[in-house]
Amino acid sequence: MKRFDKASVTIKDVAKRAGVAHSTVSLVMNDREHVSPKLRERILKIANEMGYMPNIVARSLISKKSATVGVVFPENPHFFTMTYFLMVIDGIQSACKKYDKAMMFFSLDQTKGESYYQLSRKWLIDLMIIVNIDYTRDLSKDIQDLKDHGIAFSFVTKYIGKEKVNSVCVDNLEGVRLALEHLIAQGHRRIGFISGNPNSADGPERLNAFQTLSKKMGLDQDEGLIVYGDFTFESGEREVPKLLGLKKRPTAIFAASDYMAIGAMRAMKAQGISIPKDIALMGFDNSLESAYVEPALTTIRQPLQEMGEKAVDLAIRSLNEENFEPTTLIMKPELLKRQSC
Amino acid sequence: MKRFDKASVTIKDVAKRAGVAHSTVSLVMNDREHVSPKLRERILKIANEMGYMPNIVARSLISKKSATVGVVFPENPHFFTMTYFLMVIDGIQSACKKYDKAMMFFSLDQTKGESYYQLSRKWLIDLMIIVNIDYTRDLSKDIQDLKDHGIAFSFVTKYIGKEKVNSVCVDNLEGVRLALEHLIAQGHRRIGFISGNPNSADGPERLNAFQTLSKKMGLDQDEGLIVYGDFTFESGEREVPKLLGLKKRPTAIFAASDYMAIGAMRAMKAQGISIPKDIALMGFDNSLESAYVEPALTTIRQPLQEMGEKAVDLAIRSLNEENFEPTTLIMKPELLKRQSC
DNA sequence: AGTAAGCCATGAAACGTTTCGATAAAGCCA
DNA sequence: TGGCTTTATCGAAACGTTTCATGGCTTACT
Repeated sequence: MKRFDKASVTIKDVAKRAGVAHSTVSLVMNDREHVSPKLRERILKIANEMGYMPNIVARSLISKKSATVGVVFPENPHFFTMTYFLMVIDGIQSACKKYDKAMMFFSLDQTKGESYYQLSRKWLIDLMIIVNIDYTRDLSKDIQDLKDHGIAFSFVTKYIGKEKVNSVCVDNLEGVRLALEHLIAQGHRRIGFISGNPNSADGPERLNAFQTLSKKMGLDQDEGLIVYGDFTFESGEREVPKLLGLKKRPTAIFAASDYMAIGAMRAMKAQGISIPKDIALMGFDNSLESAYVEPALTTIRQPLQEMGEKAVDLAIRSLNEENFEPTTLIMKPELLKRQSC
Repeated sequence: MKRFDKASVTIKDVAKRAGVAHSTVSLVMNDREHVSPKLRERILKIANEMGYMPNIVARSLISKKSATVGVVFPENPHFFTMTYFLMVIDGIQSACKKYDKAMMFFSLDQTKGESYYQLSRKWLIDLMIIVNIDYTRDLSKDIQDLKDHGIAFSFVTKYIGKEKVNSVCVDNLEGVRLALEHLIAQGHRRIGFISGNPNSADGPERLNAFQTLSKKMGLDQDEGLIVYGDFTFESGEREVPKLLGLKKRPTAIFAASDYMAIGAMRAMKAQGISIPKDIALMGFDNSLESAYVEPALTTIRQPLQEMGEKAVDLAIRSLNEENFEPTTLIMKPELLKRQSC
């Protein structure tokens, strides 16, 4: 097996060439005081000439601090093709750039018994963003471990356990309100709802919001108006026929995710139903695809990129500020009026 | 600034508890020979009890080999929302999992004068996947550096310099052929072409293929039938009016990327042109969005996920096999018939 | 001129591993 | 049983950094 062969230039090489101790070079490279300006200048010049680059791995070994943000995502073979996550990651990526950190991706293989903390230790990561949508597994122990060892972390999408942790989520009640108000303004009183993954944080919250608000706003109350999906395209396609088959059909359908809405759209088109003429359709998320479907999907925008960014911000703050209290950031959603309503 | 506070268990802790030298524990953890079965067993048990996890950073410091695949992508603020790249990354991710490597993302800030090699050194990365679509900058020096230092790397999307390097690309000539044959079979003889980014590898290659084949296949030859975009949505939207404004309009339009095709689609719809009735439209790539637009876009599929995977495979092989010759893999594209033709 | 106070620069120790030469123990053969 | 080989374990050195206590040299003040 090959190795790096041409020796690479280290701090010692620079020191030797400059005729100083390597610790001095270190001080210079880290912009610390107690080095005379002229010497600093000279060392900088030499380092530059020799193409010196600090070895971040060695650095983090000793400082026990990495320059890496670990992004842990659910174990989904095609995670990267789900644009919902992508937009979050896009935000994380911007933040990493801002803080001059590198980004490392992990899908936790829990079958191997790896815990979040072990992961952080293995890679000397002191900053973790946990992108989670499934709380089937209890994370209390993981969270305790992370806290005990001073690893900073934030959840993207609300953490639903009772511990106080950093998390960034969207105001689902407000989102559902925006959606329903829009539909009501267009005269709809009978609205079907396709609910999301019951093991997620957002799924039950949106369902709950729908139930509460639809009562409060005087919409038709009817068990059959709620069907249960899991946020995926397929579940939307699968569940919408139940709504269409009701004796009294809803005049509008609100899906708790864009993917489900798009799935529903396909199923409805297949039945020759015209959107929005026959039935209005509304999504939630503003996934990339929602703008491209026909008719373009009216939806509730979550500021996903911003959420990713803020998650990093929170984690950084809890690492740097001595008494930072774990914070939950609830972002405001926004109604995107397009053609499907 | 906080640090990891609860001491984490190291190889030495395990050694002490087991009453052996830490080097022995190291042998056990790495499954090396020369340790008696019973001792090995005992150490393994203790390590497990104590929750020992190797510190990969320390490991790579000494072995000078990282367990990380560095993915370098173009400096694009919203890289992660471009599904084209995403699918490639999805493939890389699968491969990483296969080889038990972590994935690290970089967008090279060349303004800071960072070179690919320096990047690899900084992070002790010995495996790099370069996802590149813009050869405005000459990469010869970078490549030489990487080679000199024994860093393995592959390009995704052809490398257009003269050095022999690992690269994975698609057979553009074949892709264009498939597209044109399909259009011709439907009776089209006057086909407009929206070309892609001239600084990429694929852009000129597809243009060239179009020019050659359209002549060979007896299509209308007319300067005005070719317009020049840069692969983006906006450029498609911007350029297609030039085709529509020709005295003799094309009956079909072939865009060198799906994004451009979708942009063109929007512009055409705005003019009340019906697709495919008035004009047929064809894309290239099979981006995620192409299946969702209306009408769904007929396109040439590049096996992007597979390409990402193969890129990692190649890099791994050139790291492990003593005399591995840099290889270019040319993947077969595929015609996806949908509704736009 | 003598001394206290800064400032610069240094060398050694440490971080958690792997590697390698040395040593001790065990096994083998005659 | 003596000598030789093999195997099991150990200890020290190394990887490229940062950190920190130490001390020499200036400078400034009395």
